[in-house]
Amino acid sequence: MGTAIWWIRRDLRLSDNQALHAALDSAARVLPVFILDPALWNSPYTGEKRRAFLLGGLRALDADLRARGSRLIVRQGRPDEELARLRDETGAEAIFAEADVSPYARRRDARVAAHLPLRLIGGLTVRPPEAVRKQDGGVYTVYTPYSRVWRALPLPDARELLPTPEHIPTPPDVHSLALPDAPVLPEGALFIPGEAEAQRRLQAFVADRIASYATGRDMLALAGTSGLSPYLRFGMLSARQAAVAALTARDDTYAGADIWLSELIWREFYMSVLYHFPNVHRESFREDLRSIAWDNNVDAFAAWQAGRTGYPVVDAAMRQLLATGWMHNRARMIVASFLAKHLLIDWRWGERHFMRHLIDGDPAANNGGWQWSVGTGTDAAPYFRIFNPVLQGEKYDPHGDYVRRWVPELARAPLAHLHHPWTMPADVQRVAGCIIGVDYPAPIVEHAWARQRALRVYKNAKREA
DNA sequence: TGAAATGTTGGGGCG
DNA sequence: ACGCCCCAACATTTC
Repeated sequence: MGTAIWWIRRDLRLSDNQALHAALDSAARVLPVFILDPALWNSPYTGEKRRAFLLGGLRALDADLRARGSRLIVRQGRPDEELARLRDETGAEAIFAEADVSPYARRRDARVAAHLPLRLIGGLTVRPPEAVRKQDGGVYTVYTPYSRVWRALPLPDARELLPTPEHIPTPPDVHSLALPDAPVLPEGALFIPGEAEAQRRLQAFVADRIASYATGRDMLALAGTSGLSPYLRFGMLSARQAAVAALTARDDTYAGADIWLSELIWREFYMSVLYHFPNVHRESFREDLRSIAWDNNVDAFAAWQAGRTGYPVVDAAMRQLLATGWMHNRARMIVASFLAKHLLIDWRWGERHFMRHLIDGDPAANNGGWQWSVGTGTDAAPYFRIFNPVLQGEKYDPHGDYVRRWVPELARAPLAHLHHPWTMPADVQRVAGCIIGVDYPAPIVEHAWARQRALRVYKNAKREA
């Protein structure tokens, strides 16, 4: 019984951690290790806000470890090299880590496993990507049958959740880098990193808001969503803990709980899709939509990024993302549809922008959401389903609170015009203190024209295929 | 987890 | 009373 390494990647928690548990079972001493991997840290798919959240999470984890006689060992470099070095320094006999699904993570882990005793353990999802299969062993590419099988498998139970270890014996004198300086969280930061905050939020959600989740989740200005995505992204909360909470709430006949469970299953569906079809990271899942003649206008893209398209609900959402590192899920669908269909810009540009700014940015969920919205993915929205940003705004921000909060230029515009401010007569614009084209942009594309163009271009791509 | 275009129906105004 | 038209309101089809 020697030393084992617990290699932490996106499982920043001590409770219900299968990799940590396996390490403690196998060895007398466990070394919790996080490796700052430049390939991820400096990736064009990474940004400041998620880096800051991760660093905060590592600090919180280090504090939790210190309370249990342990501490976090931080290294920087290529994981295979750093782990080999640690093995040589400490004589560690095994490395335990939670299996991941992204193409990069799997290449990285294969390189490590080629030379080191790496043991990959489940936990990223309730169902491992191999677990939900068709009768003939095939992989599901449609959500509904996938979810049916997911739900029919034995459901997780609170008694299965692994407890937080009381003591984690860790060898002394192992060098650790200091973490980069703690970033100062922005004023009114939405997400406080760490396992304690994740568990507190989960309890608050299932005790209160989950009951109205079925309708509340769609309203842009309400705190109707769970607000847990950043914590699931970094494993400050396990998928199993979330599923158990949903199932428990469902027993109390909360209708919203089952809807939320289905959102957790969407997450696992997209993890499965990325695992089995890693090419979706580079290209559309649907072959017949790989040749769309994108317009890719860089000025239009810049306007979309900055929240200056002239469509209030789109601009509110894009500014919310830049300011907070989070965007309401319905807003994600609206702006994704707008980028691909109204602006005819390659969805991969938008996918990358999201990854650079979303704290919860996850390769599988983000890619799945984008390909669903633009119609190129598994079980995707049909290509002709084009969101009308005016109607979406009127339906899901009926009082205009969301738009007024994030697009202050329109704060005094009357509600009747708020989601289409270009229809304000000149005197109304003056009274509202918002001249269209001066204080707030005129629409960069006209809806009906853009819709017809998208239908034509998508149809052409299908015909050529 | 759309929206627009087109079709159908039925009430009311009107000659 | 009756036919005709208009047009909401709703349903269906199409993109």
